[in-house]
Amino acid sequence: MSPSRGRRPGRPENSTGPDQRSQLLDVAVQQFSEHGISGTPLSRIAREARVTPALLHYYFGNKDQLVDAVVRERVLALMAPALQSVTQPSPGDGASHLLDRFVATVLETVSAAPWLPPLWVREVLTEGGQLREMLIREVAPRVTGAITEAIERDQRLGLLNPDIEPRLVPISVIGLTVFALATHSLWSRFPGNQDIDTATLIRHVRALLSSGLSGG
Amino acid sequence: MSPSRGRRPGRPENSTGPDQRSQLLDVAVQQFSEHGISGTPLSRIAREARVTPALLHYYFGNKDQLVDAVVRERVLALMAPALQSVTQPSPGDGASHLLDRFVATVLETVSAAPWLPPLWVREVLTEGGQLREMLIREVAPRVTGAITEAIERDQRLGLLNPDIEPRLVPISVIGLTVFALATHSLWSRFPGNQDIDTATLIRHVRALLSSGLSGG
DNA sequence: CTGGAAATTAAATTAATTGTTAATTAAATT
DNA sequence: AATTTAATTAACAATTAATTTAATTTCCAG
Repeated sequence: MSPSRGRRPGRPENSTGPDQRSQLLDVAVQQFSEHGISGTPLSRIAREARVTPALLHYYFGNKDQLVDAVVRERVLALMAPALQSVTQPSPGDGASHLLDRFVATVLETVSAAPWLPPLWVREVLTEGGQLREMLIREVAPRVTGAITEAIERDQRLGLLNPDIEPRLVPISVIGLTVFALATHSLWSRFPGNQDIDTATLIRHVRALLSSGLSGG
Repeated sequence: MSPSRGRRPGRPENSTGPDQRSQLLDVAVQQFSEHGISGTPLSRIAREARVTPALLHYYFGNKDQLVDAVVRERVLALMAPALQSVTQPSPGDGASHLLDRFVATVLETVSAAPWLPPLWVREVLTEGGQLREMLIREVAPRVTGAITEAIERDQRLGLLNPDIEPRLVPISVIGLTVFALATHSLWSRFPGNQDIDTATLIRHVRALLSSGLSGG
């Protein structure tokens, strides 16, 4: 429908701000995170960006290509550091250091971009999610491989709890981090929970992972 | 479209099986789990049940009332035991026993009804989920209250890791259990992961919660 | 046996949405 | 002045979904 009140057709006067295309990506990623990809009509993205749906076609061609652009230029770009944190060989340190680094990187990355976890949960982790195949291909193998192997190695050396299933560790870590942040908007509304911040979450997850509830 | 091949209008001959209404609820809950509530048209439920959409209106009135029936007669009914496992006062045992019981009950309940975790993730845990408010009202307060308090108590007694944030424990437990099972269809497809069963998952989660990776 | 109630389908209706395109307008650039 | 770029307006076309109505068949009570 009508974009920013009173805007008439025609090229606008030069603005100095960030370019339109990039702003549209920002709005799109936000909307995809809040309502899911298939739950976000172009018209809503357009409305939020104070623009018309036709402009989205002007910049991206069609919805699929918009999703593509969002994935490449926003999602994958953001996840690169977390990926590196496990794939870069860290000479000499064992599984627990590896995980510590991974957890910290993930939680920091994701705190800075609160739209990422909900998007992940909806579009990667739930059946029929539109980013599933893509991210399984590009992300999962490397991350799970590196973590699982490190755990197995330390377990053989008798350094780790033998009841831990190495192949479940990546899932557990995602559950404790991405999932926790994805549902932040839910549990932070419970009485007395408003003040839980990222630092607390990092400390909590690290403590739980390294020595569990009983503490070490 | 057309229900079971060649079925013509009219009341069918008496069948001895479970009643139609109940079967429709089963199909609905399954579909809601796979595709989400708003992603499931009545026509798909009808097709899967080899019936016409009109019959769903006959039994439930409209889609909202169908959702209501699913929640009351399937979802809440199933979760009752897990609720009891934390709310029933267990004389004398501390937080770790409480959690052990909760984890076991949740994992058992949910293994028997694999449709529950995906439904939860989609409709409770993600923003805009249709079961959010309902289940927040009915479930969350009691569960989180009981767990958080038990942890705080034991922490004051010096029995538990002080870096653990009591208010985050319920989230972490959900992340390690419900979430892990919700994504089962995802990670069980990775090479070498086919054989991870519920027993392994229970052992893993308990080990992680009680003493972390480093083991006790 | 008969007539009404129950269970079911077929078919139409209504209502909205949504991605997409075409035509048009106005500023910027050369 | 001519052309390209950035935007809007307006409408199409597909289709999708929930709901309603009428017809059909079987069951069951009297």
